Amino acid sequence: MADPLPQDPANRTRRSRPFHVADAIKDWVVERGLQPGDRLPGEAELIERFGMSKGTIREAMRLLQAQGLVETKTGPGGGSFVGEVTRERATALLGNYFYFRDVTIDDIYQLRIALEPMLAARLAGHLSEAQLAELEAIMEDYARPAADAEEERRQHVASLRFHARLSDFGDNALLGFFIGFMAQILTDLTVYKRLYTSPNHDLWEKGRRHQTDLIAALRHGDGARAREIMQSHMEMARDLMEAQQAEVLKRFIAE
Amino acid sequence: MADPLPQDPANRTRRSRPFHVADAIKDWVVERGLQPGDRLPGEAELIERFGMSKGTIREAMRLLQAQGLVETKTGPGGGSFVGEVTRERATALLGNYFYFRDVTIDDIYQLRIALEPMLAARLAGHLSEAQLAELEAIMEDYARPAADAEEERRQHVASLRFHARLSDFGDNALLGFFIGFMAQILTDLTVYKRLYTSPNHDLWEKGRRHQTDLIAALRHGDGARAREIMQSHMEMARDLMEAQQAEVLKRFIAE
DNA sequence: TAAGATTTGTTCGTATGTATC
DNA sequence: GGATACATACGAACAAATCTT
Repeated sequence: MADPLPQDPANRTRRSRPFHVADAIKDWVVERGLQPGDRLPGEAELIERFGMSKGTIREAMRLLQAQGLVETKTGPGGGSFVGEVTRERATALLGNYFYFRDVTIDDIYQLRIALEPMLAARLAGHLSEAQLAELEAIMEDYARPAADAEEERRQHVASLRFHARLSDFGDNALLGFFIGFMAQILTDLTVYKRLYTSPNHDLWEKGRRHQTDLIAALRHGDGARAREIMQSHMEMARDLMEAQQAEVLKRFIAE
Repeated sequence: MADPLPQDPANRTRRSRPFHVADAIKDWVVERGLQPGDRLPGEAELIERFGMSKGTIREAMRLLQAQGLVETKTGPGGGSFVGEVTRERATALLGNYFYFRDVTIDDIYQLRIALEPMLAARLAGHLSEAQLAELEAIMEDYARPAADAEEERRQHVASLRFHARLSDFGDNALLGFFIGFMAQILTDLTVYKRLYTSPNHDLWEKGRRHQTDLIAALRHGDGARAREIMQSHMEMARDLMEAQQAEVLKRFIAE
């Protein structure tokens, strides 16, 4: 039961002390089953326990902080605590992985087309009125057609937030993260690559109708219909974005 | 074009100096379009440029190292370099995110069933003979039915490697990562939760037949058939694993 | 093989900043 | 406001790794 955890393959090669300390602390957290918010030993105690200097211990804590596993507060009652690893941070860290790799619009939409209709079907009939209202509230951000390119971008980002939010409502954390991650990539592309430069009234109307129909299907528990609508919606969005000729994700995120 | 990159929302709150330095270095890498392997300024130069102490600079580098963005070597010709962010590291960092969350076997298989048949269909007719041979080589690890629980686990891990490898062969980095990530989670479950305790000759035979048929379909470029086989294979695997009653992923990975 | 040069790794002492009581 | 408890930051010295000669 108390299985020794595997180390990263790179750990077999000579690593410096901060890495060993960081690994030891992680193992300690796992063994004791510590939860986010739980207190970790303070600097002074770690210095003593590991027999290392303050600087080395601090570097180890930085390694853990960068991963979101540890948070630190100064002052009385302060110290180090087990962290949450927020969805935002996980998204940022994974974003770094794709920074040097080519991810095309088509790559993303292959996945969105496979996953989002499935999510919509599963969610039908399982959303609270409050959740449905939240989705409708997001749609208010693009209740009117965009007047210029800038507003068009803002609206597109808002409509991606619609999908990200929807992905949070399911009970499959893995599916929710994947979908949210793709929405984030597309948001970045829209914002940093200055995508969506030409407002198109026809497409705006179609997209908005998709989403209103989708909410109706979700509210009435019609899974098959929700799936269909999302499928059409995704295909339209893909065609739209591909026309924009944006091909690469180039971004570093997070701290 | 030289868009300023957004900082992590948490960065707006007061952060300590190492975080600011780390952000500055990331921006620097982005602005200059540096590639993995490219040289970064040495400690001494950074100390001077930022006007901060050695310790502070070193903590900043640890933050970047933990993300895989920077690698460091000692000795002459040593120093800091832009890192790769390997698939293994990205997998480990994302694994941390799910450590405190519940991910069920069913969650994973919903995704595998949606994604892997799609991958198989796309790959059909596009694999080199060397790649097909590599898959066949992996299958050698379970050419004979397992004699005991321990061997059964080893075989299951090997068959997951089959899927992970297959996901590398596609040209969709996003899809490849997602599938590989799930294979890793399942591998961890198998190894650390001591899954697969009862060898089953019938299922072994079926699973193996699926994979041989799959390779044949891939070789002959029969996408529809490859999709069907993978679909059946996934459904069988799901039923098998759910019978094992393992429900949670509990693991910290990486350094 | 050995010595020297270069660059990161580690320590220790001290001082400062920050949040709580 | 002052005392307390904690992380944060600095600087100088020394250790270890690794490349060159």
